[in-house]
Amino acid sequence: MNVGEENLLKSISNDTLLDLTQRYGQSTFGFGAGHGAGSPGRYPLTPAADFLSAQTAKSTESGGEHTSDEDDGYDPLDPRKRSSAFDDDKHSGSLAKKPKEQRSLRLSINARERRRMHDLNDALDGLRAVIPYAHSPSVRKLSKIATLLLAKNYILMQAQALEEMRRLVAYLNQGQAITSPIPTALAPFGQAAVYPFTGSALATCAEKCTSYSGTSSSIFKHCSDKP
DNA sequence: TAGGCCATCTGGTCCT
DNA sequence: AGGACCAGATGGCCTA
Repeated sequence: MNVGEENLLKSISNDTLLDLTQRYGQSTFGFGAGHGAGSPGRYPLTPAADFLSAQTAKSTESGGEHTSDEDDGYDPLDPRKRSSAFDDDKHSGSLAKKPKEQRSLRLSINARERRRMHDLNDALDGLRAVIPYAHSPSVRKLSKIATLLLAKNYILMQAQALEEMRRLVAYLNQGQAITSPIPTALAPFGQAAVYPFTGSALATCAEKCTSYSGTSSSIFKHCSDKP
């Protein structure tokens, strides 16, 4: 594990995530529907006809080389994708020297790989949509690594809550004292603790993020809504 | 401007 | 043989 990952893991420890989940509550679930297309970053909806024509010209001038991007739903409007997928200068040097057959094989492999990565990103978007974090236009999308680590900790936290629930049920059924103090056992199930932001979809990112001032989490550096 | 994050290309490996 | 998966390299965009 590298240093960065270690820091990230530290920054979103189980306790932090437990806290985070309690504070954000379930009302943030499903709120992620708006992110993705509308989120700042990867998939701008702005038409870029000028750019397209420019790129078409460019790809023609770089030896008429063209990736099979259109074939697989590749989105040339994405600044990042277009910049390298259309700009074959980076790699076409070696590719151009290869036989035509070999070149087309390479291009189809590239297209497949691109599609695979897009699928992976779609899955990550799906994951972002169901883990509790601030989904709002002012909040930058979680990075890939943050999404995975947050999801992992969220799963652990859910398992912990389930275990406490089981203990609570056993306690209620048997009328026996449970091992952990009741307030602790009950805390995860108290409405106030779980939903501190009534209608948390309306809570500002800053409101949520400042609730975690105890952590030096890089996870929350996405908040551009700081007070 | 440096660093973080990302998309893409590429060659290698493994699997069907 | 062809496809899936992976990791390294490269370069663009964005933010502190």
